[in-house]
Amino acid sequence: MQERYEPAAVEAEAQQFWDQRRCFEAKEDSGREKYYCLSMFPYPSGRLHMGHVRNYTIGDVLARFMRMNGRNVLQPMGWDAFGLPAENAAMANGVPPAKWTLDNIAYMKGQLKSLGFALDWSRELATCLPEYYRWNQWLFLRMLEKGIAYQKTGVVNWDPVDKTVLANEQVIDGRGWRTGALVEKREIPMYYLKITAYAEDLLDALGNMPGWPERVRAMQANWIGKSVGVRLGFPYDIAGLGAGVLHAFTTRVDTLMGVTFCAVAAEHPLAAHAARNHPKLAAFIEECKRGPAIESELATQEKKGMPAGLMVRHPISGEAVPVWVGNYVLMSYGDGAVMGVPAHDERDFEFAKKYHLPIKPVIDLLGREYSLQQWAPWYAEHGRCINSGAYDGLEFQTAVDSIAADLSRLNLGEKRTTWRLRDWGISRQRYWGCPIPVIHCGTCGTVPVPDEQLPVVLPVDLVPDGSGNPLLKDAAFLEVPCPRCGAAARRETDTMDTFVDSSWYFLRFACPDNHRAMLDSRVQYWLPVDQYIGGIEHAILHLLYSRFWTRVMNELGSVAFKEPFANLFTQGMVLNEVFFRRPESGRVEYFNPADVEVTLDQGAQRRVTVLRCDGKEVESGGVVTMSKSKNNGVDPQALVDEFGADTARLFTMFAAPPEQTLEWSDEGVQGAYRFIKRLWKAVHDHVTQGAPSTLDKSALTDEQRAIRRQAHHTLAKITDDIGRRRTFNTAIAAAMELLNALAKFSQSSRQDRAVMHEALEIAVLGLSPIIPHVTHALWRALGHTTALIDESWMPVDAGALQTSSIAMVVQVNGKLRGHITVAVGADEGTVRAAALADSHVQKFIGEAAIRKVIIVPGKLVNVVV
RNA sequence: GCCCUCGUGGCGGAAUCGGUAGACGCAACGGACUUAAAAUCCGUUGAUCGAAAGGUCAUCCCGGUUCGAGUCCGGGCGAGGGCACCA
Repeated sequence: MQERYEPAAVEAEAQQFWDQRRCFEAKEDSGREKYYCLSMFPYPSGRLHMGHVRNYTIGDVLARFMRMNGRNVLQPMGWDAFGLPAENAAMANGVPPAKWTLDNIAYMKGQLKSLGFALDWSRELATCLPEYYRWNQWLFLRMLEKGIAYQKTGVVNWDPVDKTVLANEQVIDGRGWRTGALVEKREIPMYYLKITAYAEDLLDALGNMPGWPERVRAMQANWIGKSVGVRLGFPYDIAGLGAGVLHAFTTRVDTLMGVTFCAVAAEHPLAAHAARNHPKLAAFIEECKRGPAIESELATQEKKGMPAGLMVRHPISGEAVPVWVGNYVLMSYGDGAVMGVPAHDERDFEFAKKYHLPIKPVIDLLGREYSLQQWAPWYAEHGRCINSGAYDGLEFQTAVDSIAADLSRLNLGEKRTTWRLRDWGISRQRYWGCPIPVIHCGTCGTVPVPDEQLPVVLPVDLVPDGSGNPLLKDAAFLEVPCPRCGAAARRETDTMDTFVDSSWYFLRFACPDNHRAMLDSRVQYWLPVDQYIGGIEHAILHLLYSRFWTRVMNELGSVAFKEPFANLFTQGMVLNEVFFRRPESGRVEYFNPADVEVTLDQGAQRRVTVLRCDGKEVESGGVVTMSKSKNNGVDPQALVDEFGADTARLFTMFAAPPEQTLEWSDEGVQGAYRFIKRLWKAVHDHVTQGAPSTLDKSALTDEQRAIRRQAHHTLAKITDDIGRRRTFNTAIAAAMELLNALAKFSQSSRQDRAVMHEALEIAVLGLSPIIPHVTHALWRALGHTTALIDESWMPVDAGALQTSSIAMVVQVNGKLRGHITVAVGADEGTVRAAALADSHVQKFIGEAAIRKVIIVPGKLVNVVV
């Protein structure tokens, strides 16, 4: 065995070994229990980032651990290959998105291989290839047939200069990112998937998903947003519009008698009608439409409104109620109108104060004093009706029931459940995506592409130039005969949201080579995914869409289950310090931490941060998420090149628990590297002394027994930490402790060497899921002729853990006062006597009478005086 | 605004079911080896009082439950994340 640890050679050797034996190619085997371990597939942006390294290392540790515990493990990898960045790169470099994407995939695949992940590359897939996305199209057609996919108009951001639709991220302060033109909103026809039809089931099932983190389930439940309430009507008879009813939804119909106005969204038909002869209102409506579409901005913006000059009638009292147009009313939720009860809704209160609308309290809470001057949180709580005529004195539920019944009798309302969840708009006016398989014919209208004409192949040689979807100028793609009448027709140029691609890729990994069907029976063996691992940022959309998609496929009979991911693990973000300079004029300039020299002033009192190239000082902006915009990313490749994949893996697993944020630290990487070197040296020093003799468990000294106990305790802890707790950082810490103990263990006898040998095997095997390359080499060095990857996880020797005596602590009134050693299994009387006999304990008891003695077996004694 | 998560030494973090607070690592300091440096190895390291034994204080703040609270409950303060065309 070589004395020096050389990661490059060790890792190349191990990777070659696994590759040649095809160790990680998974085969269906009904006789073995499967384990489908999946990390979220990457977008091929060009290079791996530290978030990928973290994500895939977590998955790899679990996959390797489960493999050694006898499971038939599938760990596949693919590429989420459609998307906007490829178009941006194409515009910047004049390269077609297809070439850019495939080049990136080739490079990143090499990076993944160099990190030594136990991936089954025979199942690799990329969503931008027709063999994959044709099944998007196929299933979309099935959804069209079933009415799950349908067409309606939707609002998009329109850049009037580039004449193109912009993504939200391409709109900066209301202007197009390239042209700087004021962005307009446009209504265009789009395809939607009816996810709302599954809202109830998607919500209910969350209650029975113990393998998902509580917070993710809470986020999804919130997103689905079930509200139980009443949809009620305010009748009107308006000149030029005639008689009608303004519908509004409320969860607080018990406050109905407190209504002093109604507010409608800018896009509401009543608003449009009122604006006809009212230029100021029309201008205000335009202003609202230009306003934020994002909920967070909508919720924080100043509430503005304008009277529409129209009146509706209160459904119960018949009183006239003024209609306002409000910028805080969402057309997309409910009916785009709300009843205004300023006394009991904070937003309405703010609105009423601003525009001097009457506030009428109608709920009483234990006689608390209502002040019209200022809002108090209790105003919104449930209470007893007052100032409400026939409903006075009723509690919340009876008031709701009674008012709903009256509204129903008047034909002006009914109980209704509303959802925050909206149907999923999947049309994107972009080139680099999966074509939506429909054809527009002048006579037949919109015609689905027949199955036998699938896939609708996206041309791969176009280069977008920012002036809209290049498919619109591609005659070869565009011009097509109508499948129904044969006349000249036009192919749809919209492509699908990339979330469609990622909503079912985990199913396709079971059968990526099937060119005749989307899925086959192998899905039944591998699915559902046993462990899914990914960033918390996907907690809502991707995971919800995948659950929806799986339900649709379940209905179509393609899969036998409804939930695709049995267990979900959400890893934390990777953070790093950010450095910048703020020039007197111009924008803040960020510097990569790799280019910044950090030194400590005398006595480590002050940190000095200077840019290497010019030696001048830069400011530190604290520790934040690694991102391109802050230029604080660390290139994993540089790390692998300098220290090896094992160090990169060890550092990311050790520096923080996997679910929490991870702070980058150059020194921490050094520490990880140092530990691997120590492990290497420990094995080297041991094996150079020759083969050890066999261990005689019956003839151990106390010291030998202590080492064995610690070794097996470490094994038990690593097994539990990886297998159950998923705290890889503490598993590594335990292994470090063992190595520290072994360094102090002086060896003189043959038996010493046998104990050492066993302990080193435990350390090497226990760490192998985390640092597989170096342990592969060390296992051989320890005399094994078989490969570590094929080894079974080692069982803990219960006998090694046994002790004859045990240390306990003694407290007096909950404060630590002494230590005692008692025999294992000593009865309470003995333990009590030993505790009270301790001289230091006696000092603190003094003359006081003992009121109680609490004994926690094997742990502590608390004497209460 | 709404929802979620988290506040422990100089720093990252540990304490798994309410039971010894600070494991493990980093940094720092002292020492060994070396012509020297790097690497490596050994030791010290929450604060404070004390010569020492040992005491006292200490897990963001205030209050509660308990023999016992970093952990549970209530209130406050602070930080981070998510919020439908980025993936």
